[in-house]
Amino acid sequence: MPLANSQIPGKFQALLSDRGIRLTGQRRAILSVIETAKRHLDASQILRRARKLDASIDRSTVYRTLGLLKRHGLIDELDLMHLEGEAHYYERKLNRDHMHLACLRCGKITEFASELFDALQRQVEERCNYRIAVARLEIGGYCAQCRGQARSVENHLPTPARHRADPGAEPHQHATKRTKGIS
Amino acid sequence: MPLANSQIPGKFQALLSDRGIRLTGQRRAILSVIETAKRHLDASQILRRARKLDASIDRSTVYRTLGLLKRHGLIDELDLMHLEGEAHYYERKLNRDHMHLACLRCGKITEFASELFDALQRQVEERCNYRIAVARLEIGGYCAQCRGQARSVENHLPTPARHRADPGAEPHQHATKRTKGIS
DNA sequence: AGGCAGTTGCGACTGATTCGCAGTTCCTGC
DNA sequence: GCAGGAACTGCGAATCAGTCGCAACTGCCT
Ligand SMILES: [Mn+2]
Ligand SMILES: [Mn+2]
Ligand SMILES: [Zn+2]
Ligand SMILES: [Zn+2]
Repeated sequence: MPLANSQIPGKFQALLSDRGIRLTGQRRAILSVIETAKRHLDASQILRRARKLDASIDRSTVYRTLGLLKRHGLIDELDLMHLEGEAHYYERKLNRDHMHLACLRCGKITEFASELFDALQRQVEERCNYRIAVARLEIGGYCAQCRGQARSVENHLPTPARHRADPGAEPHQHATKRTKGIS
Repeated sequence: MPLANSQIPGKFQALLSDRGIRLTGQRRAILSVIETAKRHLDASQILRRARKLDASIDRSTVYRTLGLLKRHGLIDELDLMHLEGEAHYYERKLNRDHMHLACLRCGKITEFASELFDALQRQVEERCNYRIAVARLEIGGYCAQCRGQARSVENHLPTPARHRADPGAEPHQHATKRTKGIS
């Protein structure tokens, strides 16, 4: 869920076949899930959504496809500070790099692009004589709202945000029992 | 393994007890391992080394202690691009933040501190109205050495594509042959 | 249309990290 | 010093995330 998601639907697929990569139904489904996601999804969420398009998709296919897209630099993999669990999150990579801020208290994710970030990357390429393929800047901290008041000055300790829900997932799922992991 | 590791040995421990955290033999061992590490270690490597100091240490204690140190902002957790496996790496956090470059081909890790990076963080705090607790900038790319020659300009793939399509890829590795798994 | 390299679903598997619990230990206050 | 209780630990079992080998299948080039 990049900052500004204005893409011709299906263009994502074209990027693959242009590279001589076989375009299967499963891949199309996964691509479309990633392309249209409004927030960062992890593998199990991608699987769940992709299955709505092609019920037979297996988790290995999701992982294999994510690996493929990663290797080709078409998606980025994120930790988002591992606020809950150790899963990784994915997002389509567009022209402009952006960083991710995760509020250690409320779990909100904020995206931010900056000229300075671009400049820093150029500096690294030059000063370290490196050719950058992927740059991940992830920040953990406290958003203005959470910093509001009512917090002893000392307590900087992250209170892991133990509340996240996939709005568009498992429509008939009892609130008490969240299904985690990948089936 | 921070850029310049010039620390009074044992000072790390003091930081903990000052915060009213109980100082146990196991924690002392783990702290000393982290404090004296010359490179980034993952949990299983920390365990193995800590056991040389206190043979009874268990892996849960390592994880619990890493969690503690993380929460108190005394160590940073890194992915190092997950070049091999999904383990996380740890390093003592010192005054100055630095970024990590991982060569996708040879696996070499390079550290780099930059004024621009500091400035970027200040910009984020101001523009996003955020209070940063931890900032992780990890870069994947190709070092000068690996970029030497014999690589078509287009090829961003971590592992060279053999034919037209994508025959899968495995992380490159030379010079480092670590034993994996914990306990 | 035919063929086969590249893909997929399965199921079993590994590696990384977590948890409950019963026994142990650090640290504070006497 | 010394007792008491909260904090910490080892253990074993569990969970979670991601991987792998293999036989069946299919996109895509000719
Ligand atoms: Mn994003
Ligand atoms: Mn990670
Ligand atoms: Zn917040
Ligand atoms: Zn290299």
